[in-house]
Amino acid sequence: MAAAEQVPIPAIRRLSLYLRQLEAFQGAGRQTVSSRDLGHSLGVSDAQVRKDFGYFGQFGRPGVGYRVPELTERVRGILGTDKKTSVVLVGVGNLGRALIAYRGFAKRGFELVAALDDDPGKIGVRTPGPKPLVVRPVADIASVVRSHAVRVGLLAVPAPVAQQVAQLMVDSGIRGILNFAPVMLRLNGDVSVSSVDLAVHLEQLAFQVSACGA
Amino acid sequence: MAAAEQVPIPAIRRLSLYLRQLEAFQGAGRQTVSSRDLGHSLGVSDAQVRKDFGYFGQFGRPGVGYRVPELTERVRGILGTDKKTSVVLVGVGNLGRALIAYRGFAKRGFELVAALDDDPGKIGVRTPGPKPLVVRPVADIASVVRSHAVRVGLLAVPAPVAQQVAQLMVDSGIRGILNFAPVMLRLNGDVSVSSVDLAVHLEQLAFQVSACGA
DNA sequence: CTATGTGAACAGCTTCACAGCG
DNA sequence: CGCTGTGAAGCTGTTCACATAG
Repeated sequence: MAAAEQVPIPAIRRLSLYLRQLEAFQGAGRQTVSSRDLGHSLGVSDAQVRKDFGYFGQFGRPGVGYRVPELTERVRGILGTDKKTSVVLVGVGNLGRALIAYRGFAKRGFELVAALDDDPGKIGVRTPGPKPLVVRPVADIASVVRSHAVRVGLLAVPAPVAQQVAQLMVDSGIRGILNFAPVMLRLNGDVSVSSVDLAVHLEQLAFQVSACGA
Repeated sequence: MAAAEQVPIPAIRRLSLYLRQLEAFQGAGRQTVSSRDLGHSLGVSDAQVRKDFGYFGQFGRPGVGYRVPELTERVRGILGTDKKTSVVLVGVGNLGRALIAYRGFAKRGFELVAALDDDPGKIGVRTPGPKPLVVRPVADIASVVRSHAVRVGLLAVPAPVAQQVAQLMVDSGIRGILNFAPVMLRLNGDVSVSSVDLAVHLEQLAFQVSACGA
């Protein structure tokens, strides 16, 4: 059974990668795949692949491998990609607009249902993108979250206001935040936060490059 | 000494966070800080903070803490943030334009010296941003890298061409790639790759949220 | 008495290696 | 044979605890 198993966080991230690759295989009409092939195409060891699936049950057949359509469906079920997930965006600056226009979200079952900002010059503006949205004031967040049963939000506001806006999101019922502001969020309540800080990534790369060459 | 010490990769990421916080403290006129205070403001344990600095030498004074200005300078030196680092961008789509306009890079010592794309409709277009750039054809990359001594590049092209463009970057002399395309890059040569896949981040959040609530 | 620096204990994730099934 | 599933071993990074310095 899979119920209260202890799943390493990195395994969940890899599950997304497996799914992406499985969809590619399925699109190419492939029927089965071995842990070795799947792992090799993603730079992961075969043992790692089997372990990762092992956290959620038994999907493969010894001597054969994994059936691609079945495994794809099972992984979708685990990640919840089989259902549409509604998300909101707070902060319609440069990054926010790029997020609105990004097609990758819709491909993975995420639907952006609202774009919020408090800049008077932005409110009411119709944004381009897969699904046109009109920018609404941040104060509308509670009603948006309630009416669309939103659980996850994208936070792309300037650093100085990120903490305060994030708490508002949580208070409105959001349970997971993908944070692009370069600050550590301290939030009351049961929330998951995942931060993407572009400058930190760049600094790490720059360090590795110079450490390697030095 | 700090020479051939084995530094955990997560420690380098945290170093960026420490630096950000130290700059905030310095801006507030604070003279010293303890590992406990610095860590607490970032959600890191005090022991972790001391270990991390320990990989690079001894910076603090027992009974007092760390002197903020000195530590800031030392960390800048370690990360190379004290020198300007030139970077190039390949791929001027929605995300690429957001990256051009992003002010966070310049604040951390990174300078975008060129934006490259192969779409004829984009070449020659002047982009807005901190420093206006004219989009150039990707074929120019080798000369750009040579003339500006570029080591690090941002890759924001569509997934199907990412692999090929990445190898071109490496062949042109780039040593570190921040990859936004949702594919695993397999590159010949001594390169560091850091991938940011927004859909993967969202899927992980969605999983955590539903696993928690279920 | 406060706070650093660090070896030692610990935990979590990955790799290994092999039993067992097809 | 080939390949999965999985306990055991190994490794890497984090936490603990204390000697040491101010």
